[in-house]
Amino acid sequence: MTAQDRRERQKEELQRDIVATAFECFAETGYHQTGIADIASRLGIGHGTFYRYFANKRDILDHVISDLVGRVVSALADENRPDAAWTLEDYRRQVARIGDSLIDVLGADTRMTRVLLFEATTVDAPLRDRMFGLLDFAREMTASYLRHGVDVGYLRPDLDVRNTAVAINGAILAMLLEDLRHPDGESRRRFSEALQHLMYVGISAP
Amino acid sequence: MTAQDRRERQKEELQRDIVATAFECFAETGYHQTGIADIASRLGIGHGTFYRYFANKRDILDHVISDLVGRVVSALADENRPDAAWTLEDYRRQVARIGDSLIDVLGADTRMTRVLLFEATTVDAPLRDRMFGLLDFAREMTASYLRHGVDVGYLRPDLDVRNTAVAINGAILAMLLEDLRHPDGESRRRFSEALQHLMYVGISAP
Amino acid sequence: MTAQDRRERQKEELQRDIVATAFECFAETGYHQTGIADIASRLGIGHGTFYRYFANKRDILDHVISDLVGRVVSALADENRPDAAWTLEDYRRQVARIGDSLIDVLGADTRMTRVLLFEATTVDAPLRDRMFGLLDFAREMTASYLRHGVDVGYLRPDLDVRNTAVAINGAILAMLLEDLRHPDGESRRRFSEALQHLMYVGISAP
Amino acid sequence: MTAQDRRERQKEELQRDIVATAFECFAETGYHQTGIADIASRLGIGHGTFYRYFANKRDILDHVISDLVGRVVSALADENRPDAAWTLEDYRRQVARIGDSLIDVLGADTRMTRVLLFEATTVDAPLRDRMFGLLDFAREMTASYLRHGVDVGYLRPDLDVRNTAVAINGAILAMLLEDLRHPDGESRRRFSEALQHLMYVGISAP
DNA sequence: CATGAATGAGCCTTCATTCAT
DNA sequence: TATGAATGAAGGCTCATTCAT
Repeated sequence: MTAQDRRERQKEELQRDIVATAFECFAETGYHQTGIADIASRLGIGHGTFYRYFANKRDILDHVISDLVGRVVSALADENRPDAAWTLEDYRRQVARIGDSLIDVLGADTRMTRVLLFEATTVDAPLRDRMFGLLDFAREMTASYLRHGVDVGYLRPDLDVRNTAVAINGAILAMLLEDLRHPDGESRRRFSEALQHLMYVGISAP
Repeated sequence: MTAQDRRERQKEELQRDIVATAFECFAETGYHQTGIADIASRLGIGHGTFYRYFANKRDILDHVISDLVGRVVSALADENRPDAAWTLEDYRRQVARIGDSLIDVLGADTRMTRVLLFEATTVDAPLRDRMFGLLDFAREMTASYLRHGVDVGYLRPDLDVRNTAVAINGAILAMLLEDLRHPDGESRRRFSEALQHLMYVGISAP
Repeated sequence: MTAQDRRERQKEELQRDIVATAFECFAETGYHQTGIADIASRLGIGHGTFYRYFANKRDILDHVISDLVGRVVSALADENRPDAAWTLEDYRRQVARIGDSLIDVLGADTRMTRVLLFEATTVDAPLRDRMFGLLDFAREMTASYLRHGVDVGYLRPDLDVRNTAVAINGAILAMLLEDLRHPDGESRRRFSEALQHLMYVGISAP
Repeated sequence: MTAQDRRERQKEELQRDIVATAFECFAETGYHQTGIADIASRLGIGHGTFYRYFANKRDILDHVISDLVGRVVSALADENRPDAAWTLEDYRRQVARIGDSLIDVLGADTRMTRVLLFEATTVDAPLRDRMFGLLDFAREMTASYLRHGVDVGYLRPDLDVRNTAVAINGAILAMLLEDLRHPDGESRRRFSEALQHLMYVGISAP
């Protein structure tokens, strides 16, 4: 039994390693430019072994994506209390926390953004739809936060919740794209402040 | 002469047709999944003919991208007066006009967004850089508008011009992404309003 | 009629030009590596025009070869009196004259050797056979000279006419191959002397 | 270990088989007319397999040539004692032995001559130079034998060593060319004698 | 179970040849 | 008659996938 367990664990470990290595390859070289042999040789295993763990090249991509999505979701889950804020001040802190979490996860490894945003959208319709579903999900999350704020009263009653959510998420997305090219923690912090100013103060002169 | 001219014109026309068809294929099927034969047969020409007009598969992508970029740029160029606004009211109208132009161009054909944003970023480092350069350019454009507003005085003197530009462009980008999935003119109009509210009023309750 | 004639003459002239240019291309680039378009563009004609003068790529090669063979044969024809020599002295002069003629023709333009020897032997069996037929012919020519010498009495009565002819021709061939790489008139003259020594004196010390 | 070894041996064997089959194809059909698929299918392997053993079509040619050159060189190496002859009689026997070796190797399989002389000279400048280098090498070998004979005194002191070497090698070359068309052991023996007569006696009547 | 040798579908690209102008 | 645009057969090469060891 213990031997069985150990074997089981090793199998899972290798599976995770393959996912991790595939992620690296996809991020650095691109999904289409990466061969199964590239992944296997980087990991030091025979490329036949790959097929004992994943059905085909497309399959590993699904796993990589799921892994990335899981990481992002679990990072956000810690702060995930859509109705926790009862004052604007609470809300600001909450938004800041969420933003920081995102930055911690995606900003720490720009390759995640690249794979999620670019590679995963270029392979086929199902995966593209899945990625777009994530965008929808993010929009709904943000929108639910906003809606709560409107309901409670610390946000404008006439707020177009949906489209404002799109705008806010888009801003964050743009920051991650910036980060892709010029990764810089300080820059991310300043962006966060600028976005908050935009949200709470607007850009007009007083 | 006239015969010569006609010949010349037909050549240019075919070249344009190939670019257009390649664009369609890349948008619908993806660059990597599209074969030269696909483009040629959709256009009803022999695939050898393709190579009379473009050096290789990569070459046509460059032309497609240049074409798209040209269309976007020329659409924006009409409104391109970075220092035309002297009051917040002027600026709002200007921003709205620019937004409408973008929507007219990119929103009219969501395939453009797809190719520019996804396909073009997945092929090559050079092309990816070129696309990111466009993002930089857009950011600088937006930033220069904002900077002008700050200088003139109708925008907040402490505005973080760069990061606010990133945020605004990101919001627009997100709208285009939304549009990719749920193309809807009315929706675009509402988003435009929501973004303007965000920019000039913020989200806080009064 | 005169107009007709002139046209006829122009046609022949262009045909000759094409043969000449094809020869250049084949010699410099090789038959297989040369495209019809290469020949045409070097000559400044449309490559469609080519097919008005020659049936196909293979056809032009035949003409090029025939042209080269003709040049060699006509160069030799001047000296071509297989029974003119009645003394060893006569024979030596005759052989020297023939050798000089060969050198004048083939040595003057090493590209001829290249095309005749290498390109023409690599295309197909018929042409290869034709080239080998030339070798046979050369051997028979040389042999007939030798046989005449034996009959007349100034050459060894036990001379193996055929094989000696092979050997002598081979020596000349080797010289042409040398010349291919290190073209040098002086070198050719010295080789000619060395061969004559070999033929009439042998290599042994007295 | 044994399994590993067997695997290794099979790989090497297949590699040799591919070289051998490629040689056959090149000799029979010509390098340019031979496709990778031809080699593979004649050998009964998939054409993808070919690329597991050789980088590209050009690569296999190099291996074929190297193999042929190796066979010739090793055949000559056995008799390769450039200073072993101290009398004309020794020298004659030595030359005869070397000639026999050459005939054994090249005469046994006329395809070798064809590939070395014709195919290999038509592909590339580098390969052509390599082949010509072999001719130079052969000339130097022959010349060194002759020079030794001159030094020792059994060959004419005024012998033009270099050009005589060229002539002798050319004679041998011509014999191989003859053999290409009319392979015949008896004929080769007679040629050998005729060449020796030419070398030691000359052609003149006494 | 791990391996990597074998496979062939598939794709890009070239170029000889045709034919409408 | 000269032209060059169009064509598609042909061939080199890659790589995801299979399977015997």
